Amino acid sequence: MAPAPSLSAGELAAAPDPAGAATPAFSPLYRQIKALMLQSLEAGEWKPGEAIPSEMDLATRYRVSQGTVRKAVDELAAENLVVRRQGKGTFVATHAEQHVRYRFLKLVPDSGNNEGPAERSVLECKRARAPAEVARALALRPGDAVLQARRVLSFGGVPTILEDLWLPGNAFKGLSAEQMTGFVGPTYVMFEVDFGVRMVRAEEKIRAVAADTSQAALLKVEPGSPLLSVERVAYTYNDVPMELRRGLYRTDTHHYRNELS
Amino acid sequence: MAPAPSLSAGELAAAPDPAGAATPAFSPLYRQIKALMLQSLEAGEWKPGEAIPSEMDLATRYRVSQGTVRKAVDELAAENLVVRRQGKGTFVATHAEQHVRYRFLKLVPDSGNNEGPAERSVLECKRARAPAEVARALALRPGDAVLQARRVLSFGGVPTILEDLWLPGNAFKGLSAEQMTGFVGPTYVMFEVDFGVRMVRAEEKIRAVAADTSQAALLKVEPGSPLLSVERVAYTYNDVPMELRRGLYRTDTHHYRNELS
DNA sequence: GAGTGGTCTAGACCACACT
DNA sequence: GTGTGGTCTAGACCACTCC
Repeated sequence: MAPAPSLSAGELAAAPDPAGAATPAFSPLYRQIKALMLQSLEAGEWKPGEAIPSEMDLATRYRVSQGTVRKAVDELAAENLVVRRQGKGTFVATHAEQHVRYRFLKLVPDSGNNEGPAERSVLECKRARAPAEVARALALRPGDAVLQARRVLSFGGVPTILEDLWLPGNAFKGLSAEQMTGFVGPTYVMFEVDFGVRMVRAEEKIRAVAADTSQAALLKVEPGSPLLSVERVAYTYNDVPMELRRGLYRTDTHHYRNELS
Repeated sequence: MAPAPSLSAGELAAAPDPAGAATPAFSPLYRQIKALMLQSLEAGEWKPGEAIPSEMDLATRYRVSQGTVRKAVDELAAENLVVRRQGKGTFVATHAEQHVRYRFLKLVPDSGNNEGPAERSVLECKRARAPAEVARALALRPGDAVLQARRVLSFGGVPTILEDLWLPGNAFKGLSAEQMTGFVGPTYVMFEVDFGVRMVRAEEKIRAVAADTSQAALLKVEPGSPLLSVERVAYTYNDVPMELRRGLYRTDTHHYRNELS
């Protein structure tokens, strides 16, 4: 499958030409290696938190030089799929690491300092049929089974985030309100531990909206108060959408922090 | 200045130890090269849009191998400071490129498609003294000279963004309302062309706020309507803040789009 | 064809963590 | 000490752009 060690770049297997692709799309060796490694990640051969084989081992396995493996791993690391630790090895990234917990939550207190984990209050967690809009976001068909949950996150006793979650019913069979309440740690860690679903990236659409009466009651603000609406679609490997989450954030003591470059 | 070609990594010049640095901070050769290149960028030896010397030339200049230069350039490219173009060379990044114009503007129409440039209406552009808050953001002293501007951006005739800008008076001497109105292209291109100031990154703090009466009038919405408040500090090379911009975005037909990874 | 960035290899040595 | 990732080199060849 992998080319023999002494092959020159020009003799690489031609990349399979997807139907309708505009250009032949030459694919260098290290990208093919990367794709193979992605398969191993996706298939669960290497699990979150575990070490993957050393660069030398991978070089032997794929019959390429260590430098080529290195480039493949570099890209995986740049995409936060693996984490390198000098002297120790390369590990499958997980949301459980202390340093990057709540990686997808960009809401920070105005005081700037990080704060402890939020207090959670799960209001609802039930099976349902996907409305059209939810189905579209999750690449399901309207009416397919989904899990729907609603919860409030508070910081220092102040309700700050009201969230609605939709999850594909297939992958999250059996998720319960008790599980959401009782699990110690971020939701995305629970997804990894209990369901083997690892979120690797997300897209958010942000708007300013006015709180309706029920939202206002839950967040203890005046009806009509401005809230930040954050609609997030989170993806697992291979750009498969696995969660739709709509958050309403109070931004009187917190703000959404973003870095542009 | 640069080490002789055959030096091994262990003989690198020790990184100058900044006062109070916690750790010795070993600095690999390619980072030293990168720092030298940053100096050339900052000093204007290589100007936005221009090609920098080829990798071979840089390798000769710094007395290192091409591979080491490559790693330095890789990092500069990852930070969007330069752009590589195979077969042509490596170029100093600029906000003028077609592809990345409005790189810092994350507001997109709900329809998803990109739209043409906004119509600008400059309401004000005057010299002023920096209020405490502005001074802090721009690393000035309260009372220092700043330029303050206010403008409205409209898309398809609909006023969508109300922006207040504060710029350090020193670097932007002579900026006029006519200049802001007449310049064809994004503001950040004008900053490069007319003032030699290139913004390389920015930080934003986002909140939901209610429009006051004057803001509502300018954006043609009801007073009290929810608006997205986007407070941006833009930095030039070496993390020097050069612009404070507070935008109010209508999000009834547009949304702020963010990618997390 | 000449010049530029991009890929790949092979080997040496360094920094770091564990034991 | 051993094993891991990290750096550096030198040389070969490929892909792309322009003349």
